[in-house]
Amino acid sequence: MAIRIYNTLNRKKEIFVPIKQGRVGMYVCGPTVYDSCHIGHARSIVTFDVIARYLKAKDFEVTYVRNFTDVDDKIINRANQIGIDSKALAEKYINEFYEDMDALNVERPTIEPKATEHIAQIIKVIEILIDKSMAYQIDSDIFFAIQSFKDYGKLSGRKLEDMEAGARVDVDERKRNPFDFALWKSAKPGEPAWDSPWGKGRPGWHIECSAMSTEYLGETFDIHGGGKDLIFPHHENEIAQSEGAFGKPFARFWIHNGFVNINQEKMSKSLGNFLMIKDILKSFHPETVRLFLLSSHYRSPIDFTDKAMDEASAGLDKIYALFERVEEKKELSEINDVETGNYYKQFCEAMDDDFNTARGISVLFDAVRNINRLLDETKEGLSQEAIKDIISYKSDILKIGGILGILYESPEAYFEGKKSKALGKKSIDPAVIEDMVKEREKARKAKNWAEADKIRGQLEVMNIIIEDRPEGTIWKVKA
RNA sequence: GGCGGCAUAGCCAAGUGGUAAGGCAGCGGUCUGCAAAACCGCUAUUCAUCAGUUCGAAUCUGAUUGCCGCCUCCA
Repeated sequence: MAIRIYNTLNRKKEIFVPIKQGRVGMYVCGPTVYDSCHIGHARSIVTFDVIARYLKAKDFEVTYVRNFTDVDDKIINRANQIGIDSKALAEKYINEFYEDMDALNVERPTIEPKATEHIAQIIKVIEILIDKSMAYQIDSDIFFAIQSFKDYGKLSGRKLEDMEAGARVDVDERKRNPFDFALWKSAKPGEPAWDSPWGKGRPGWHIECSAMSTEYLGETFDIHGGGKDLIFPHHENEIAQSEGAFGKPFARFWIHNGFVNINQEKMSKSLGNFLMIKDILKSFHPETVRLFLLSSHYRSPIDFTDKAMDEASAGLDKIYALFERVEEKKELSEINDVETGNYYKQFCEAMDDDFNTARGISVLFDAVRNINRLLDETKEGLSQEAIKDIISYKSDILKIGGILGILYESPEAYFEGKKSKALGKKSIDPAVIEDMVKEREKARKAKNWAEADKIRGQLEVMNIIIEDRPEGTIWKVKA
């Protein structure tokens, strides 16, 4: 089955054929490390994490490059504000980034280059552009001349004339065209700087991605990704630099993920509604975050709300509850190797269609319902056929989970983790609950239903839900 | 002003020419001491509106309305 990907470059879905058979080179714009990561970063990173996992599952040898922008105006400003070295600031946030990503079960890319460690490559690309008269020097700054690149605007669908009409006035007067952008910025006192043919300075924002993608993936590579907001100017400028310098097509497929809104509002500094990953993880299980992010197609905007998160959480509970149920059946414990089942196949069909995780997740729930049905239907003992089916379905669910990066815990660990998080927030002692459950059990044995229901009512007020199962009573915390 | 996107049940969300997935919520049922969980059934004759193309459209075209994004650092 061929994979079809929506290519921003041509604004349509195209059949994905890599340059080298069986291999994929993918470059994704990583964070500028001047602050904690927010849920928007999480969406982008989880999206491409799943894409990389899926491509690997389809037996592609994936070289996944995701950079760190570790030198930049924002980093310098922030470092100056709090009075520390900009390198130290970048390191602090790189570490924090890894903490967030590990929590979210994001796999490490193949290569994670930093801008500051590729100054030589950056300078080389700038020199080529100057040689080709596509870049020019003013004082000690180097600018890219967009008019020298005839395809400028092809990714974002803009025409130079149109843009000039709407351009802002606060442009650098020295530039030939208001949309020319800096390749190299001369150092001001106190700023991090590197030696260059044009004096001490540092790279502009866009050039690092051109230099580093070429370094690790070549002058032309398969996939370039990032958030929608990067289409213009960042990715447009990357194309101009790379195709200008090397005279070859740059990335062949451009993939852009949509935004995350918070209660229908765009995250913005002025609204102060940036939701940081580390804060969200205080309230929600990491898998809930992933399931929420993947419940919509990656290109659609999504709205982060408590309700949406609760629904994702309920869905996850449903799947883990099924695992728990399956584990309780001894005859299902010998998991032998099973063939790839129909659900996994359906999931792949969804993913082949522009990584449609929303549709893929519906397959997950279909499989869950079918196993539950089989378990419900055969109370007195499972037939060999049912056992075979259940094991196969469950194996499919786990395989799908492996691509979505969820369902990697044991049900016990999952529910225990949820319990302690929820109880911790409400500062309830689990021992108290255990005692109440035991009391209720006593009452039930004595057929003292009034007392049993009274205790259940008290627990419910505490957001504790009771389930009387054949094997005994268990309790859960309401989402 | 320029460019682009979206509008599907109470809510979330797939579906891009062949007669409306899935989840949450709701209702009825099975199970249960009663519940919960799970399962079964029901819940959009209809896909913002209006025209058009077609044997056939949520899916294509045009217009209208509404929402959103980008054009400036931004995932």
